[in-house]
Amino acid sequence: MLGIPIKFDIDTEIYGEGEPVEFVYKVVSGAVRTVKVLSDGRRKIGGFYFARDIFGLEDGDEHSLSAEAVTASTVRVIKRRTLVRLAADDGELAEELLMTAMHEVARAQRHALMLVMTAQERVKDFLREMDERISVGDLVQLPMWRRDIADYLGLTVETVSRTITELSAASTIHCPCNRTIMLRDRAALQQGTVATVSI
Amino acid sequence: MLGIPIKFDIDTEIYGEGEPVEFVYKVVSGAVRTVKVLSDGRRKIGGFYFARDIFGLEDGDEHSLSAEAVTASTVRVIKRRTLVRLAADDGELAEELLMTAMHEVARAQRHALMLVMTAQERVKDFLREMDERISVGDLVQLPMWRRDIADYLGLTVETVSRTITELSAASTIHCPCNRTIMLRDRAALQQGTVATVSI
DNA sequence: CGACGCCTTGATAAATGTCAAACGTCGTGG
DNA sequence: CCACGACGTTTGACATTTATCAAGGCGTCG
Repeated sequence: MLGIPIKFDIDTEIYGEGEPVEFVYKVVSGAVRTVKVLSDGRRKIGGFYFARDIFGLEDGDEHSLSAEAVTASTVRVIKRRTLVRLAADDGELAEELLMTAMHEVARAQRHALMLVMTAQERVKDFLREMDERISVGDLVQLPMWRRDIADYLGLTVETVSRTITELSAASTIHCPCNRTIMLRDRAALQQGTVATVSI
Repeated sequence: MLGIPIKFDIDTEIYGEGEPVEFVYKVVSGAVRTVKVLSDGRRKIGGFYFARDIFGLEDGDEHSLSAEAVTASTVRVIKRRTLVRLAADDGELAEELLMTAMHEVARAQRHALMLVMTAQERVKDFLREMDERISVGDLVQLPMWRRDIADYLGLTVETVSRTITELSAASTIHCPCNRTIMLRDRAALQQGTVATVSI
């Protein structure tokens, strides 16, 4: 999937909540978050998107969340109408788009599931997700700060911090510095969590 | 979209978590819930589906949640592979499928957003959702019991019950009997909630 | 009509949020 | 190059919300 590459500085808006849905986006490099800010100031992160991830694929006329660059990022942009028109004549592309959308459903549902668990389970699930998506060996280089993690997990930064401290104390992880996490015990990360999907 | 209509009795399983994804489903009549049961017995409802809603549209090889009939229900069933093959040659169908999937993303994200709010906000949001989807005038005939509502909202039945009692006391709603809710003050249902999407 | 299961209500406990302050780190300017 | 300052993080004490445990009332369905 092609499109024009555009660079975004750290913490800049890619599109805003309420803006018309014109484009579909694909991360080339960097990291992107989708954000919703409630009227009373509470902030909720819908998801993180890393290299090769597609975001902004929405059905309504308006974006229901805004998107921001977590770090300096490059993003490919293509008009949604163009993409849909291309897909009308290209069954393979249409299927790929459908798969992308269905994948996003799965992510959102996993996210929703996670939000009803305990603080420690949420943090563990977050670390597992980051392990699956951006780890290099046992090392996870987080692009985002505690506030983003907290708003993604529906917790406060204090609770996230305390939980990470607990996990460090239990030698499940090791944190040489704030945004670097070394996974020491992947088995412990799985503890007390969802029944695995596999039978 | 066609397919074979099948009847399911109340509380029977339509498909199970971990089973291969073979079919896509459309509710003809009744109500369906998707469910995930955690290893420790906690139960989480991913969503409710009513007449004309499509469910079971997943990307993996296995269902990540199971689906059950909330009440006696009739459901149309079509093979996913058949549907995808048809869509490859029919741009309009492909777009419709994509829209369905994107709609589901929006629902799951709204659900996730709701789960970080207070108990009263969650119950209010649930009532608004039911108002949008199955109300007749000011009357909402809930097909599900408190336990389903609680597991959908990530609360206990006790908390749901207490909150409904509060809302009744405040004359926001009126409950002549357990599963019948009359909306008395829609404005109050909107209070203290998400910034509306519209600008 | 009766019994089971659901719903409601109450008392108590546990988890997380809030408020406040100290610590560390990183970037900047002298 | 070093010192300062701002900001993010961690830690602590306390408040608040919701879960848990328990019991009674009531509706619903056989």
